[in-house]
Amino acid sequence: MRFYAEIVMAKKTFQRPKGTADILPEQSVAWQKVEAVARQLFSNYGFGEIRTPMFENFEVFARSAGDTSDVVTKEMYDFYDKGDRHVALRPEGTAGVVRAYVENKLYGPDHEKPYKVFYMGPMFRYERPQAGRFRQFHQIGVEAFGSKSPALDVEIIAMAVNYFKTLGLKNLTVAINSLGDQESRQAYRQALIDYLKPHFDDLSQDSQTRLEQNPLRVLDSKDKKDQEIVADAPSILDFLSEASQAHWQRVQELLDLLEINYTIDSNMVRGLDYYNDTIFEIMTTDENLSGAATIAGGGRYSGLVEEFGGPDTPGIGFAVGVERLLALLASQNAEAAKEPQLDFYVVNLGEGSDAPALKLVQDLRQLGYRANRDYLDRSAKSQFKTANRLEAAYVMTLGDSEIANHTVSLKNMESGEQEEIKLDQLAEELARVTKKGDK
RNA sequence: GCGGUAGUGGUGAAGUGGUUAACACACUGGUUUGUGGAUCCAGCAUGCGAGGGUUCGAUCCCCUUCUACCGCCCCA
Repeated sequence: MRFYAEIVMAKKTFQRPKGTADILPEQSVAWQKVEAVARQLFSNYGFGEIRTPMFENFEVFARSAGDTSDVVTKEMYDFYDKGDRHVALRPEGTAGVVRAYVENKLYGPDHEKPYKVFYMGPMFRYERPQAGRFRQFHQIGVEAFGSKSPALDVEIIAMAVNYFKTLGLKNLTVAINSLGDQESRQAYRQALIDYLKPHFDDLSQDSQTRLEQNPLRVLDSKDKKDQEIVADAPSILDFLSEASQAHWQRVQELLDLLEINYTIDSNMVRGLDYYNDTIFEIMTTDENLSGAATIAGGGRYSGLVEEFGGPDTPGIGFAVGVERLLALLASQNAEAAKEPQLDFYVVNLGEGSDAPALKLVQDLRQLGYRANRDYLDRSAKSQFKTANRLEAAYVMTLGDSEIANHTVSLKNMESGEQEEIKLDQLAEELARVTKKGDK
């Protein structure tokens, strides 16, 4: 006994890994809501759920050597497994889905075009936690393959907007931009460098390095000085190739047709390198969430499927950050979903009441009621207090006399009325009583 | 990877280099032996994130470390 006590005192404590969270029952109610709405709505739009592994071969994410995004270069949770395979926890959903699309030959004739899927689950990024930023976080995302139609771009943006509207969110803005195709981007990139070079010394430290590695990034610098310089920079929209220009125009026309409000932000760039043509973000204007304002982002990508060894196939998708969405929902919705209350609480008194109470709650649950009981042998008063706190509609009391008579005392907690009912007619009696009680 | 702020019980928190770490909420028990939401009474941190150090003595001083929060980078 003594030994044990000492072991307990010296007991090691554990903390969850940095940047992770335990989602407790009170919170998971909201998670389930958000997921359920997505499943329902996305399926209305013809998307089926896909579930891919949470880890992939490292190369799935770090395909092209030219990938400059931090997401793959420095934020990846990668390691060698016992078979010396280089694997990585997924930092985002698209790569795995594209891999699955190609590996399962979903581009084949047996499958609908466009091929539309959605996914939800944890993503991992090794980065410093802060507002709306975690090492394990969750995304709900969609991808659609096999159509270049601007109507698909618009439908997907509309679906995202619809999703947030269904959840009751307000103060959202949709920002769109076009990155053009390869050709457009090449031309623009050079023009931007030519413009920025003379201002090199005035640019922030960060932007100076950005200029070398990924000049487009300079466009959304947060530095004031940078922003002034960028204000007069050439716009990508003036460099779109004919095809990209036509696509871009059509997207806007169709958004107007659906009466979706949007703003064009020609300085918007997205974090992953694979995007081209239409890109978009959905942001909140709530001040207190400014650090994590973007709750969904996505766009078109055309080279990806080919990079994974599939046929030349266009794709488009977006992902919403679930933690950010939930934070926003919480800030806009003061009253959180309450835990469901109870139908019956079983107060059990005395030594012989344990087994009958076990049987009784079990029977009640089998009849479809929400039932709970006391397991701690507490006083009648305490048990009633608990019943009250749990908002039980009725309390059933099981003591020596009830057990002897094969009855149970049933008390309506609202009216205070109490009566004895026979255990062998439990179902009938409850049907009678609860019906009366409800109306 | 860089910068800032913080870390006291289930929760919100006060506090000081020195015998018992305020107060409130919550919780538990009691206020006539089996009946709730009010009142009253009592209990509830061998402990002040962790590990070192300074000191006769540290929750309070110093160092290291961990974690959280915020910002940069980057991103959902």
